[in-house]
Amino acid sequence: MNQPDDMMLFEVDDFLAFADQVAEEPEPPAQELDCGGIKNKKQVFRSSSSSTKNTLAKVGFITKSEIELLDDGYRWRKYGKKKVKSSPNPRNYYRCSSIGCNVKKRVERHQDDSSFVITTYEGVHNHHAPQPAAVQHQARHLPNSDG
DNA sequence: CGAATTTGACCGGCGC
DNA sequence: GCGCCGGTCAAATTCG
Repeated sequence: MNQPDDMMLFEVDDFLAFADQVAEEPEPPAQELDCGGIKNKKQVFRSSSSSTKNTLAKVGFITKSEIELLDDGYRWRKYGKKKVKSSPNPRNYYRCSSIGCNVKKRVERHQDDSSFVITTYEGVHNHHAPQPAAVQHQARHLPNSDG
């Protein structure tokens, strides 16, 4: 345990609160977010901050899902895939498709429990969610109101 | 046709 | 200076 001061620790519990916000869908991830077992592992992530010159906010989250592309309300475009040593699984790189928004998202599979997905957000959206997950879900069901 | 996706190649920072 | 690892772009392909 020797994390530098310029590093913040985010507990999975924090994610629960975060998920609660995006849990606008009829099927809240809370059901799949069986963090109960994760917490036992004391899974925590670090976020680079403090550094005034670095305004980039990095936040790591762990999610229990079979899919990596979790619709958190933003449009993401995959721009790269790389296999890292840290994990035998490949890592995916996503970027906010929005204009003027250079937020990046990293997605990686767990090495031991492939049932879990590690999502790391880098930066902060300078615009509101263009397409709320909840709306998208409905838009798929509801026909064109235009007629 | 076009945007998003797919996948390889290229480049930069660190260690030796 | 080179090799390794990680991060990003870019061409071809795919899907709507």
